[in-house]
Amino acid sequence: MAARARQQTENKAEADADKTERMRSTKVSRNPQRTHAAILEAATEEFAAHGFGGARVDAIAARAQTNKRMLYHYFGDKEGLYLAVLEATYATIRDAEKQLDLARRRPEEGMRELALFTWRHFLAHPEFLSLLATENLHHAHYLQRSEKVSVMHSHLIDELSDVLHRGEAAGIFRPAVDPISVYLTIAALGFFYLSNRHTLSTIFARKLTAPDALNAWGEHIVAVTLASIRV
Amino acid sequence: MAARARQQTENKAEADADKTERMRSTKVSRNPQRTHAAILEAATEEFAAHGFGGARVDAIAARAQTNKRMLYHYFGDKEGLYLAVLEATYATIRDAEKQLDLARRRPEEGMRELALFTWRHFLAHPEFLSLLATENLHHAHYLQRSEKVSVMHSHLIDELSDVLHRGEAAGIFRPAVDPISVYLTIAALGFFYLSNRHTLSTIFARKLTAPDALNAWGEHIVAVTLASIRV
DNA sequence: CCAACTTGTAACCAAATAGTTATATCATGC
DNA sequence: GCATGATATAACTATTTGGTTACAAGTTGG
Repeated sequence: MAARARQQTENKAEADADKTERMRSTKVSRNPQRTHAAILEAATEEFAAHGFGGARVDAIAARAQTNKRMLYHYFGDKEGLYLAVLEATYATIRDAEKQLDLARRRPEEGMRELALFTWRHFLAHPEFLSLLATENLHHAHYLQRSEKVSVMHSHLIDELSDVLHRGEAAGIFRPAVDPISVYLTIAALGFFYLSNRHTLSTIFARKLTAPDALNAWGEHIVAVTLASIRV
Repeated sequence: MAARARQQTENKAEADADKTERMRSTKVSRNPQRTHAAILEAATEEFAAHGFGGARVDAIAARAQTNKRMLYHYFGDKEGLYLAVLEATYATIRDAEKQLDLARRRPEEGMRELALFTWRHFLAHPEFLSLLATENLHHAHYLQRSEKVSVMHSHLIDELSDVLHRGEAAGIFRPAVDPISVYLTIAALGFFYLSNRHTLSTIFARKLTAPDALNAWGEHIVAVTLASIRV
């Protein structure tokens, strides 16, 4: 989410600056949206890097080039900030998933598309994986508080169900395959490989993050997923 | 590891107490092995529950029913204690893996055995999964310092290679299957399901940890693994 | 243009935290 | 049987931490 958030923030900040300058041509020495977004982005990095307990509020304020007063002003306390980070990160995922439109693809192509989409998404958002690991350490304590995240992946599961049914009708996928199991399988293969890459490469002495290795694992996910649902 | 460590500790403690009482029949008010093991067990729980940054040294000392002086006496500092926990936890895994003897099993049975073993092992050792997640958050910083953990899974990979070769020779497995990819597949399916169960069940509103669901997922791992390597 | 409100800074505080010291007690080799 | 080192306790300290307060300065509606 970091890159995207920064992009949006800067765009908004520039727009605000332009408007203000057109009106009175003063130096922009305050900019609430920018400060808010800068804190959120800094917090995302800090929480992803150190976990909830390891994250330092002072460090977040410093990284956002503001101070703690603003942080507490916008987000209440450390937990509120953490929850805001979680929700913003999930929102990014949800937005990205909307890009998927598998309805017109042939079943096997659709499954390939879905698996590679998930894999590339994990690759592009390492902070999402880290936050997920941290949140699970805390038994999803904070995520459960959020009303916004409840019906999160329904779009994805709907699209997946459709693909599976069409594959079944065409006689190439087994009948009554559970879409959630299929999704968990795809997510598991991508998540584990990336989130555990450091301990895995320490143990196996293998460069898991070389570009070739990453592409190969993406194809591996596709192959395993298809093999597991074909008749 | 917790249960096993506690068991060993208590056995040793009892043996020591017996010996001491036979010799002079004094109350046992000091017992280095027990203290050492109690600290290690308490630290395992604390680090697994809160991560490195979230773990509290005072809490560990209190949980071990000793005090910080002893903790620093035996383990140097917080990082030394964390490293000791990591090494002890990996040692438990390594010991368990030695129970595996797949050499005489038919290939498909061997694969099933290996997958279920890994799954049951993860189920029995949730603290291992949490510590792994924490360690990866820190880019395996501490694990890399340990010389002891380098050639960790070699036994497992050797056994797996043998099973794959025999399956290939029998014409039921595809040729030149990469054993590490197969192991990663098995581990990924188990690890992700368990370590992310809290966020997953929040999102999907499904009880992932019901006994039936757990058994079903174990069979799912077996089925997916076999489907991915069969000719 | 000014009163009310928002955004910002920096100094401050109480509690928590990792790590230490002083000191006492147990065990044991000589 | 006692000198010595290992094991234990609890009080202590310096620093860090999350969170607050006093106050300054920018912004805006009337």
